[in-house]
Amino acid sequence: MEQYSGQLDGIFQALADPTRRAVLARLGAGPASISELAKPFEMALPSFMKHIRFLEGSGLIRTRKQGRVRTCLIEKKQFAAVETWLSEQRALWEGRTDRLERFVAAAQRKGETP
Amino acid sequence: MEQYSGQLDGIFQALADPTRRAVLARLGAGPASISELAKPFEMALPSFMKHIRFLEGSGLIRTRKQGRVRTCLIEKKQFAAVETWLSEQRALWEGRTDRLERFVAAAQRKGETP
DNA sequence: AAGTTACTTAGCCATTGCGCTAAGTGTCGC
DNA sequence: GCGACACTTAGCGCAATGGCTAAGTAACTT
Repeated sequence: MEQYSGQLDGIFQALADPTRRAVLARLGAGPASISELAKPFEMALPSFMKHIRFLEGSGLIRTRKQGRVRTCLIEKKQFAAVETWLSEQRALWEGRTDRLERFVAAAQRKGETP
Repeated sequence: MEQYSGQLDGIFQALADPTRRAVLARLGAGPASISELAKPFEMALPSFMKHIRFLEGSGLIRTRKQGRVRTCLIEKKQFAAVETWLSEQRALWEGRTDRLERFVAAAQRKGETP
């Protein structure tokens, strides 16, 4: 629960970039190699790779290298963190004051998390 | 539809910070003034204000000043953009079977299958 | 063996993000 | 009116982001 907030930092930041969201959308249709993913973007490969590494770091995708090809695939489980956060938030304004106390307390404690 | 993506940039980036998520959580319980919101954080007020402005810029909150007090309230509608994106994403990988078939077929045609 | 392919590494640069302090503005309470 | 209060503006510093090029490595292909 403590790393939950820190994970959300990375996840939301990963989602904050249109290139990365587009990659996720593409990977929703199935795994793909780096160069295949990069093709639609007018970006130098090293720049594109940074996005891939960022996505991987956030846990939203996994990658595996076989031979000279690195294949990326989406990590659906990680999206659950977003949904959880959303429904917590929704629960708050729908009047669940019991959860509110726990949630706000946890959120304030987060200041100590790296 | 194009500003949808641009909006998501701002929304996700706003959500990428724990201070801002905590503010949203607090505002889920009802409107609050800047100083009331700032109280739990060990942050100088101008620093905190930047978070408020960021949240306001992303559309996740609205603020209104009466007298010397600025009151903030959550803009629930904006959260729908996140949900929409999430369900679009989910739709991609859940309606994936037909796309997957095409993907695999194409990969096999090119002899790229591992 | 040599060339092509598919990344990788290692920089550089401009911009943005997130914190700070110091000083300013406009209200309110006495 | 005068001070306290609630922001607000201005500017500084540092780290991270998002782009680039140039050059390197490892795995096929021929």
